[in-house]
Amino acid sequence: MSERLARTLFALSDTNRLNIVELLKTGPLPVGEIAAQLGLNQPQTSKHLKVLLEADLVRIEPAANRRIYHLRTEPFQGLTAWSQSFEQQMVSRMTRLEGYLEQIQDTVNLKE
Amino acid sequence: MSERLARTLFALSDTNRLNIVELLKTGPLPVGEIAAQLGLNQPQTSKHLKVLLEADLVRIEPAANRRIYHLRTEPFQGLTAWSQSFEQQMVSRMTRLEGYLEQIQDTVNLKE
DNA sequence: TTGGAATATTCCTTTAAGGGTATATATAAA
DNA sequence: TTTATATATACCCTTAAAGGAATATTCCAA
Repeated sequence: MSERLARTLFALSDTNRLNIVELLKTGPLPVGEIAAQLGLNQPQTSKHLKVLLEADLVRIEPAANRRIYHLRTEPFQGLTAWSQSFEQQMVSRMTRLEGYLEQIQDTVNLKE
Repeated sequence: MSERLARTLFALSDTNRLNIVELLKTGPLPVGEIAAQLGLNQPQTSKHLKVLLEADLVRIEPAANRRIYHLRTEPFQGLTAWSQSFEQQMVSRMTRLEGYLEQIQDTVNLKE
């Protein structure tokens, strides 16, 4: 059910991967560049990228010797939609509560 | 830097906690209710709620014997903003790329 | 003040994540 | 075909997360 979303969120829940994602936001980069700019060593960088890849957060564009990692937009759209659904849902609950309170208030006024 | 966000994302990256959050979206609930509705046993429910609490995703409203857990809205607003910043940033990169391609195209046309 | 219900915490065990180092793989260039 | 560069994978180690069961804590009611 929420399996897929959990995977996406997990992929983003590590500081290093979060930094990678922020870096890729500025544009696609090969592994070596990512490692260099973030001060990570290459194997961990590859491993983190694999996690991001399996969560569909990035895609690979092979270029000769290197593999250019691109950020994908879809997961973020999905994340935005999900996150927004909370704000909306909760606001609407709030609205209903307000309506209820007004009702109470009217009742009180009648009794006065 | 991204420490706080990572914590938020981590708290949400577990299926059970995700289910708890989805459940609380429909309204505040005490621990026992959450456990019952999701088929979790009480100790794990409390533990998961603690993780959510430490990530500021929920707040507690004590009521007699029980502790009612409420979803907080702020973290979701922050998450939405963060997630949206990716879509925007990436769209604008796309736009710049399109501009560049048009430029190239013009040059090609001139040469023909 | 004792008992009971709701919740939190502790202890234990198993599993998975993350880092480091070394090695395998692939691609381009000599 | 060898060599070099870029990247992925394997192996090892340490730590932390998650579940289960038992216990402690808190608060209300009798």
